[in-house]
Amino acid sequence: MSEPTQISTYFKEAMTENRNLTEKQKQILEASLSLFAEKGFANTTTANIAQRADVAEGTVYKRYANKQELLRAIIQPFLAVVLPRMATEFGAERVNLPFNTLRDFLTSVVTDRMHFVMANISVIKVLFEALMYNVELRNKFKDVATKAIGQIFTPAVTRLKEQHLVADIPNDMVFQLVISTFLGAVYREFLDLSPRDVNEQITFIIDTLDKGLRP
Amino acid sequence: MSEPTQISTYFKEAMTENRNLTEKQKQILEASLSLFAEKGFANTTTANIAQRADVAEGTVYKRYANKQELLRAIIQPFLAVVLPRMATEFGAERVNLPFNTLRDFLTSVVTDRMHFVMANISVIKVLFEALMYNVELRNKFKDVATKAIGQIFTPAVTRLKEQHLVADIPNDMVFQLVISTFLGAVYREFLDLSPRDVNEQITFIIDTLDKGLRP
Amino acid sequence: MSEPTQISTYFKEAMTENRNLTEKQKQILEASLSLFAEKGFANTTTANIAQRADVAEGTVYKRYANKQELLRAIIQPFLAVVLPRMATEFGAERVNLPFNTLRDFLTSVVTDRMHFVMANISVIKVLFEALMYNVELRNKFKDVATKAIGQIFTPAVTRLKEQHLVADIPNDMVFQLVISTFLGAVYREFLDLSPRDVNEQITFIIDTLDKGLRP
Amino acid sequence: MSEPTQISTYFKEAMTENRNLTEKQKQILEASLSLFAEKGFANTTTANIAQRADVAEGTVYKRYANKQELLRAIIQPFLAVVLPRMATEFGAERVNLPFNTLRDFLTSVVTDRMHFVMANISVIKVLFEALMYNVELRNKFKDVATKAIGQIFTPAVTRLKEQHLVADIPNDMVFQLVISTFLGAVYREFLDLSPRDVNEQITFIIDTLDKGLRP
DNA sequence: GATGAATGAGACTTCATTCAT
DNA sequence: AATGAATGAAGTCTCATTCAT
Repeated sequence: MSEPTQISTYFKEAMTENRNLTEKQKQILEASLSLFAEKGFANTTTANIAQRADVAEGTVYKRYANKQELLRAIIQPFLAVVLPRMATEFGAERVNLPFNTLRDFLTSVVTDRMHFVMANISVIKVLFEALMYNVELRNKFKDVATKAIGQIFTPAVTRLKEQHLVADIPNDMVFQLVISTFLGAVYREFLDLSPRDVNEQITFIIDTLDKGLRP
Repeated sequence: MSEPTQISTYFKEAMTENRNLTEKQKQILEASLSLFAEKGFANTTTANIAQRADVAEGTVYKRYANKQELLRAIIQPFLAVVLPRMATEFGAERVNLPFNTLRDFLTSVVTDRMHFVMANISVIKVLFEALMYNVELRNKFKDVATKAIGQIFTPAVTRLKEQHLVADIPNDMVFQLVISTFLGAVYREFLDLSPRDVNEQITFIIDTLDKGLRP
Repeated sequence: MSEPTQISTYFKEAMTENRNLTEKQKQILEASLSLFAEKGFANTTTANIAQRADVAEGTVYKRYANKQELLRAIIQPFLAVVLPRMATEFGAERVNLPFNTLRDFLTSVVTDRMHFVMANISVIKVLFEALMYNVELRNKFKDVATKAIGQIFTPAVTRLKEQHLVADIPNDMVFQLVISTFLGAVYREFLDLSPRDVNEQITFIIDTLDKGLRP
Repeated sequence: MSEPTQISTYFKEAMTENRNLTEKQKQILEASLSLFAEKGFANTTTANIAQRADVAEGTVYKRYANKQELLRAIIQPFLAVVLPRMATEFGAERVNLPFNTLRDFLTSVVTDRMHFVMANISVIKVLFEALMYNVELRNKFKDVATKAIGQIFTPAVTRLKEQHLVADIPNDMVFQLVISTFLGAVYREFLDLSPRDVNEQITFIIDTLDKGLRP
């Protein structure tokens, strides 16, 4: 496994490429992202953002009509660019390879995604809070996630089933069961429970999924 | 399995027994709980609460010094009364029974807790939001959870291991792996993904955990 | 002619009767009215209003959702209550009397309305500014005015025509020509041109209209 | 009578001749004029102006130190150039002719000015709003108007009186009574009341003033 | 205890104006 | 001369909290 994929790296790239954002506008986005992650959206004031971005408060509103819009500007590239792109790269590099065993598959997938999740917990928090009380955004996320799963994960699992490497469990349940293990790790990290090295966690998760999903 | 255990039922009972709350104060707590679940703490105004509780705004402040205190009044019985009591009852009724197979154990545990979780998703949301950006509360929760796990779950798993019904996985990881499956179900429900009957989910989860955790 | 009818008197009465406005809310309406008249709506801040009303700024928003709404709260009773009521009283006392000559009619109408207009110039200003760039309000005003004219003015003029005391000019033009004379007086007052006593103006206006409208 | 005299035509000419305005600056003035007329001064932002003028926001400030100055730049040629010039031309062409009857005089004056007013209602709006809450400007306007009246209108009326074609009414009242009829027409147009063709209005106005002002 | 009008601190937002390019 | 991003003062508005009744 190479170094973990930082969402924020993708994020900054997405910013650089995409829109003609001025330097200050980028500072604003980054300041917002970090503050939302630290304190939550509602507990972050535009004054906080302006200060951390080293910018006048009015500048925040030059491009972003309001605070809500600023959140959208952070979430939207996740959904529209970052997540799909990561899914694609992840698919090519980690999933749609010719695996000979379920364990190989799981080793590739779980290792990569676990490190990804761990490296981006604070960003995931922002996304989560945003989804929590916003139906519109939740639906958007659902769309993107469903699409990514359908294109990357499902084909790989289907192939494994054809090779009789995975039990006859519906694809959506296989996905749910795998995702569950990531959520469990996030939960542990989040609550800051008794420490357990990520690589150890990965080993146990792979072991368990390997046995559990086998035919 | 009887009807799912509603946190809110415990909650109301806890209110009734415990403190000498007036009728109005109960209304306030219930209104707060439902509003926080629907809109989130930050998006709920004290005016909202007063209105739904059918009470004057000032009345809210008669017993609860401030909005934060009101949240605490909702969360605290969860942590101090509801969760421990549920753990105990759950332990007595569902876990610390003489299971002959891992599957029997999982059937008991997963079935019960899955229905519990599904029946209380909105309440879990409030707790989650409260924990999200509040270290103090998070630590409190950690304490309670660790204690409950230590008293109920760990002994049961240890016994299963002694019976060679569970693989040699550290207890904390067993717990994590089981909890993960609940989180996966919550995640599915929360995002309102392709519907899959809870009982079906339970079956697949039990199957997978059974195989996965077996020695 | 008795003392001139003050819109603001009607206004205060309307406030007292109508809604259950608290004392402070009345102060807010009165402060707003006077400030809007003095400085215009756009040049009046909510801080100005709060200060003159001797009230906290938040109090302004307790009943009036926003500044625009506050303007509406001032204008609306004019249109819905004050103007119609004045029209009715005016009609009964000044218009729908058995006039034997056009001059009698004009004397009654012009005298009364001229004093009314002069006594309420500042209030008329607010109404005017409000109508100026607000189509919705303008339509509402049109409705009310049209109705009042139809019920009070038109019957009176029709009767005068039947008595052959007024030339064969369409009713709408008769009204326009009479109203014009008030507007001319307002214009003079407003520009603060060479002073000319109101009663003198009234005399010349009556003379001119009498000759001009005669058959 | 030829096509109605458009203030905006005078306005553009005044701009062209007078100052060495660049093309962009003319665009700014025109954009401001149209926006002020549509939405009012206070409701028009410099961003609005820049956009409609197809110019950068900073450009607006190259020649006009501030927004107020921009309004002044629009009003001032009215007062200093447009109105006097119109008065002069109007005087030469329409008033200071050897009229044989009051009706001839009124026909000339009312017809011309009514069409002028109707053709420029939106521009008149801007002037009016500007005068409404600006004492300084109001005084300036008073000066100009008084002068124009004194030089053009008064001599004509005085001559008519000498010919015994006008009743013995003070000149200021004659002017007021004539102006009133224009204001009445503006009022009707502004409120968008029941439509009545301008030429018909003119006929009734002339008839009434003819009879009303006759000795 | 309960009420709900009143408060005011502080958040969000606007926009005329400046200034480096 | 022109640009347009940036500014920040000032305005609008929200809402947790207080308090007289």
